[in-house]
Amino acid sequence: MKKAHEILIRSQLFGGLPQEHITEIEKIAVDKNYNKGDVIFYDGDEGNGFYLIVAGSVSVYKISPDGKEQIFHIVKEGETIGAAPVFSGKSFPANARALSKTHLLFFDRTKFIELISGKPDLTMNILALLSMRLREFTIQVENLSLKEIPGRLASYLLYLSQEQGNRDFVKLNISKLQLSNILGTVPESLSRALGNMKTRKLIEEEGASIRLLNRAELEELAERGKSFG
Amino acid sequence: MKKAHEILIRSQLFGGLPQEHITEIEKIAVDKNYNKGDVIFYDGDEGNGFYLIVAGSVSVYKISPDGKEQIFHIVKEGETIGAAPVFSGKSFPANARALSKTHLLFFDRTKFIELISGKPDLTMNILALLSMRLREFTIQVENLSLKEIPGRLASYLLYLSQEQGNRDFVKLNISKLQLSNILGTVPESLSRALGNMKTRKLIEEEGASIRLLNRAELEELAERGKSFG
DNA sequence: TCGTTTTCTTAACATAAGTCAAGGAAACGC
DNA sequence: GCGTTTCCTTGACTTATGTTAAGAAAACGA
Repeated sequence: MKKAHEILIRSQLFGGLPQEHITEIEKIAVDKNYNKGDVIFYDGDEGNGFYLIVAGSVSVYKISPDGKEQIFHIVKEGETIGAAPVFSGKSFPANARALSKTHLLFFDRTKFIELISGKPDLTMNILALLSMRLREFTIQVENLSLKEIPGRLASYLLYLSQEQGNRDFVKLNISKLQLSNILGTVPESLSRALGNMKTRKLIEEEGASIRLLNRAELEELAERGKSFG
Repeated sequence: MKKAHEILIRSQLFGGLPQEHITEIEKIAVDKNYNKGDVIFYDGDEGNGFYLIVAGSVSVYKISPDGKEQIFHIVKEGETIGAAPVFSGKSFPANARALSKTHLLFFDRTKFIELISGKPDLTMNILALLSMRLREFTIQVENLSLKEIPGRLASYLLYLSQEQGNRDFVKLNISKLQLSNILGTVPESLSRALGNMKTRKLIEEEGASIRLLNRAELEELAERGKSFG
């Protein structure tokens, strides 16, 4: 399919590879389609391969016994899910669920490992990918442990802004329930944090978007982590 | 040096490699020695190489503006620190500090990348290493977000027990301040959680070790995460 | 368009855990 | 061995955030 090819050659994982490698890669890729809410894999499932997202988005998350959800990552076009278990040889450490109609390419573990041998540039791409993911986890742990919810929210808004070209008008793209699950909290607390920011004129809500009114103070809040120091 | 060689060939990173590769690896390794408390690198430093621990132990951690410390990982003999930035090309995302007199081998980024090209078995070792680290981070995020302190403590004690051959008598090896920083809390709260477990006859403290008296309940506490469900 | 369902917000309340303070225990250096 | 420093514990207090409940707003489907 046309779109899958475009996404694939632009992905972090496969970007910059010579045409003959791309052709080989596409030969072992298998199309998979999911509807909103469909589970792609469960925590504990055998990690027999990984997925590249062609269209749609996927939430990688874990649920506590009492039902609270922590989202590790919202994965979008061109990004991968389940890559780590391919190399650690372990099961998936979390669940993955489609957030919308989603088109994936599945890569079988054995075939993929066979394929990468003798392709140092592809291997370096994988190393870079895993390293970046490690870096993101470092930030997530830091946020959960060292910042209170307003600080985490400020960090996330600034991150979103950066992702969207440093504009002051950022689109959320996800529900507030999901956002609260990314931040490691509940919708009520998120709502309060947002309300507080609005009162303090740090932000303005406009539909599903948020306008950053005072970037300096948001940055300080994100940096400080706590309301009072 | 004798010991460095022994550790190196048994490490996850270099274990199982042919002798000629080991020789090459040892050629680019540089000895570094640190005393207790010495900083090995700071958050933000350029990631110009990584370290393999030959003797001693190192804390990888981050500090909030108000001084609270979150330990990401206590790294011991045969393990590595700072590997991810070598491949992501970014700076170190945290600080590293020697917890005791520590002997390290330093591997220069450029030399190491040169060295791995054409060594698929070494590359696979690195992929496995990064993947395992990712898995550990998943658990850490889950613990911080979905479990309260007694649940995190129970998880950690069970993890320690497993690491020490599933014995009921586990050695802490680190100070309680450090333990509290691993669990994402403060010494006072840790002290209370331990006191509570002792009252409930789940554990017994004997010097710097802890005896697990009721594994079943500890496991339930770790699983449930919260005191009341 | 209307009614139903889901999502979001607000308020009152409960509680886990951080903070502050002080004393005791252990480790360390001389 | 003794004094000093660091580490650990305990208690009283504060606070951030989770919980419960209810209503408002928005999204959805017929």
